[in-house]
Amino acid sequence: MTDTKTRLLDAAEALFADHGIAATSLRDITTSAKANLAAVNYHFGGKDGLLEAVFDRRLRPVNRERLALLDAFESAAGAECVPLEQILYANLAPPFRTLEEWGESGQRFMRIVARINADPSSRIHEAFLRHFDVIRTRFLAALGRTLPDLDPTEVERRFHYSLAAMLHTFCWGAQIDCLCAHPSDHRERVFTSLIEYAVAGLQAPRHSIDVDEMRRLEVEFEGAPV
Amino acid sequence: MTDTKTRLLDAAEALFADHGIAATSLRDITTSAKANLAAVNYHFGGKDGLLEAVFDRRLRPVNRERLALLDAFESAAGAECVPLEQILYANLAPPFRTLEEWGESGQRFMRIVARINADPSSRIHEAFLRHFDVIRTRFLAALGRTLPDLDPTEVERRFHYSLAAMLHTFCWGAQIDCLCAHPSDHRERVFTSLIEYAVAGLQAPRHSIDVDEMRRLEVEFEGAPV
DNA sequence: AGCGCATTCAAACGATCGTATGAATCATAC
DNA sequence: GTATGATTCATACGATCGTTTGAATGCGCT
Repeated sequence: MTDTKTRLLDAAEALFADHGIAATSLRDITTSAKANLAAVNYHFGGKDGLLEAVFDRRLRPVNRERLALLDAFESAAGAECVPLEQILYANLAPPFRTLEEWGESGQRFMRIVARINADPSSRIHEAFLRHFDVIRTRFLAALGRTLPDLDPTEVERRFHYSLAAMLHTFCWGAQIDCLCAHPSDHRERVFTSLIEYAVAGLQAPRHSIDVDEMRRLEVEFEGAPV
Repeated sequence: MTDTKTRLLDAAEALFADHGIAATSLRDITTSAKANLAAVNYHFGGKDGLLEAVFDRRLRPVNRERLALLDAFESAAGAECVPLEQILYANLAPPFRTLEEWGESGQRFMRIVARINADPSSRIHEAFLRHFDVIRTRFLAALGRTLPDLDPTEVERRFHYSLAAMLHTFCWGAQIDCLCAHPSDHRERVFTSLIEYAVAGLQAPRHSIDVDEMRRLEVEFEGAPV
């Protein structure tokens, strides 16, 4: 039998991912982990501590690898700026690798990340964001260097769009893919698909669309026969 | 004093958005709405009924407008396919208009939508998805017509990416923008930014990136001096 | 064997939750 | 004015929650 501490972490990870954090009680967790109810408070100081430990365990190596990849690409680029696709690769590859290496457990974990991300009111949310502070600034800086003509506000927006696409995929990928009847290599496909989409989105030309024209079109056809 | 029913809806909307659904008790809601605790069960049959009513009230007109816009653009296009930017405009403009018309309340509501979307385990989630059934199929069909060379699986993925960027913006837009010190017209800018990004992402060329090459580069610089 | 420390255990605590109940209050029509 | 139906009210119920407690247990060390 494995350590009680890791049994608790595993059980919490699975239950948090499947039923949500608020909906999972300590009793659910300790029962699933075949541990005593008080074990959570003994080992982690409470539910919040357990939750923090759950995503500390997996997030720390993922983010370390992200920075290492970015470092590698930057030193490979030398004085040049890092190509967009490499920046996105450095951001996406580590969590995808986690998905493969940890299997079912990794997928569950990524769903927790997406959950916490969408719930800014969680008490854990501050600690959660702190994991991404360095990541954010480093990747924003790299993007800014590669997209010097785009003003930093827009760079940041598009970076967030790309993150959102990734998180959404982690949260919904399973459902989407079961609808589409995928072959076994679907993870590689999705990975490539995400990078292609984000690269194109990040370097989208500005002022390429005319919103006012569509507003005119909209008014023109208002009340047309349904 | 307004109707008790709408007072409850308003209070629930605000509290659900600010503190989360699970973290908001009926007592919080009825206190904020200056109504009796039992009023929720009387008018809505319970907490779930209240939540469903909360997003029914705003989601129904938004989605109706989405379909109306798509209809208008399709009849304007005649036999041609609808331009990508128009499809995205039809999808994005209604919720953005809601954001303006309902003010603070609209922003809160959109945050609830993002929340529910990220929480597939919610009891309400099925009912929530049903709101988007027609939207999804109609917009996927339009996208497929405009992007005939892209296989439907990829169209669906990219559509989801675009939705994710939009939802993420609704959930985090306030925080992101307060970081960037925006002028008053920032909503229009974000709206345009989202469409530009998504249009570019949706028509990204396939096989435009070489993942294997980056893997080689990664291995080459593995363990380089940190 | 016996000590010391880490861990596990059963049981309980106080708080809060969603829901139900039956009486009180209001509005409206006759 | 009073009967009727809709609404509001104070209150209570049973369940579940996170946390705490103090005793019991396991276990390496001298």
